[in-house]
Amino acid sequence: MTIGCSMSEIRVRFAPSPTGYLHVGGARTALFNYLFAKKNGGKFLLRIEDTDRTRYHEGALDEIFTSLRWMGLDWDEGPEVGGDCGPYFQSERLELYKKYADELVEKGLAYHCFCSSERLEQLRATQESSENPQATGYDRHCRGLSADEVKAKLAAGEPSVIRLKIPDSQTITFDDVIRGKISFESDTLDDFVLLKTDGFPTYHLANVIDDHFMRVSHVLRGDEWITSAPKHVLLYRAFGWETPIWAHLPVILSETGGKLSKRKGAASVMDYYREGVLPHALFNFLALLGWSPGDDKEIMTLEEMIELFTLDRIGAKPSVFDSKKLEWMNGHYITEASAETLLPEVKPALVELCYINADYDDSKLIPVIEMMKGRSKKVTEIAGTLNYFFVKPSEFDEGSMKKLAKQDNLVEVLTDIANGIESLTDFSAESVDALFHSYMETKGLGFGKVGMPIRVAITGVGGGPSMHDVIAFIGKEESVARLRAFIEMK
RNA sequence: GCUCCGUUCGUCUAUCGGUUAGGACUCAGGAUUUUCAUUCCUGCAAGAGGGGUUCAACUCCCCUACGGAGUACCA
Repeated sequence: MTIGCSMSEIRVRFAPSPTGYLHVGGARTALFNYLFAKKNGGKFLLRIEDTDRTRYHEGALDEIFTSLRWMGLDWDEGPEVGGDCGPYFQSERLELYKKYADELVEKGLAYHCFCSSERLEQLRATQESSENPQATGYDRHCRGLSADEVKAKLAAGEPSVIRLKIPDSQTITFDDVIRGKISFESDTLDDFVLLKTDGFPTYHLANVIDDHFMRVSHVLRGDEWITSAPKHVLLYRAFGWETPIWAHLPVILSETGGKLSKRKGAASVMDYYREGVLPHALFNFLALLGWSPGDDKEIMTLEEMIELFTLDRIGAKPSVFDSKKLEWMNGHYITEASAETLLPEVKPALVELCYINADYDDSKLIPVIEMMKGRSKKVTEIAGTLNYFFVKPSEFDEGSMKKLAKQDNLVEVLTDIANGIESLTDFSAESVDALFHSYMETKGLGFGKVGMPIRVAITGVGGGPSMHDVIAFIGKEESVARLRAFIEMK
């Protein structure tokens, strides 16, 4: 019985504009929308706001789609998946915007403006620089044009925009789920543009029309939109449409203060991917920026977050992006992840570093990742630190070498162990471990005097998984060879 | 300049008038790991300031200060 979208459904949208990469602020907005939709059995739509042809960036769309999908923020309706309320690119809905802009003109609620951009610039300059600076804004120059004048100019082909007539002396009040009632005086608003000279709509017009026809029930967007909200209220009134429920999300600030931006560290979602951050770690971390489940719970599965998510638990204050905490959380999820899920990220990096060939046996790689994942904060770190499993160390940790220099029986210990390993008939992690223990006992030496030199000689570093496991993986011959080479070097 | 929003440990936050203001990250110390990391324990650390309302205010109201956003034919 219903064609298109049903009325009562919870429907939210994420509406990025294809001007560049998806940054974490946008990702957080998308994430809150996603969580809200899933929690309420609603729909999460993706709409592309490509109404500014001058800022369009080739490749931005792909980056946005990839980023969202990488984080698991799959949309129910939108580009590439379709839906009943399309098209989901605003550039493909131009006729709709024009139709409704014209309608407002006919109703006398909007008007054509023929002012040149030069005049507008000059106007703003005088408003800003005069002795007593006043609020800036359009001076309604063309609002008083008669119907005949407008007709003549239009017929003459003069370029024009359509502006909304802002009513005088009205208090515009709307509800924000997060902040409560917010009011603006209409006199502080100017007659803003609805339709540009090139026939494209401005954000204000397009977003109101689309949210209406896409039956968006809740608008969860960044709080930089608060000051535009009264304009949208006026538009909904002009059209006679019901407004959606608004929730303006607090911004994310950088650690150095100010809005998070590209200049202040890696702000794009894909940068975090490249750095070795797990998608769920970013997801979980971002969810906690501005929202809290209400108790002390921080590490959550997607299902838990969906279950616990409610709008009234979103705070109003801007939060600072704490990369240390993200790192901690990422480390937590890496430790928890299975070696199998980490493999696709780690293996290509190892090939890239020339430690292994692309056809290297995965089943041999799994145990190595297993040994290393617990001590890595980033996925990329795993590949970077397990070089010694595959290649002879080319350099030795300075601090560890200094300690070894103080040990006078160093060569003796290493020689004994090399000989010991070589003579093992049942070479395995267990037998190597047993060898270490019996050697320490007979010589009356602690692990620091035995294990440490071996570790440095074989791996080049002062820390890592149990040495007997490392040696078992590397193999008898290679281990002995590395020990002997190290002795030679001394 | 004007408009709007915000303000609990350094950071993310809990508290919806009555608490020794709790947790997490960071940092410091300790235990475990005969290494490192992990893990565990302990510690450091907060209601911007000033007025009200109330028996009682971090919590409600006002002012100030500070921070942020907007002020485009950008979103």
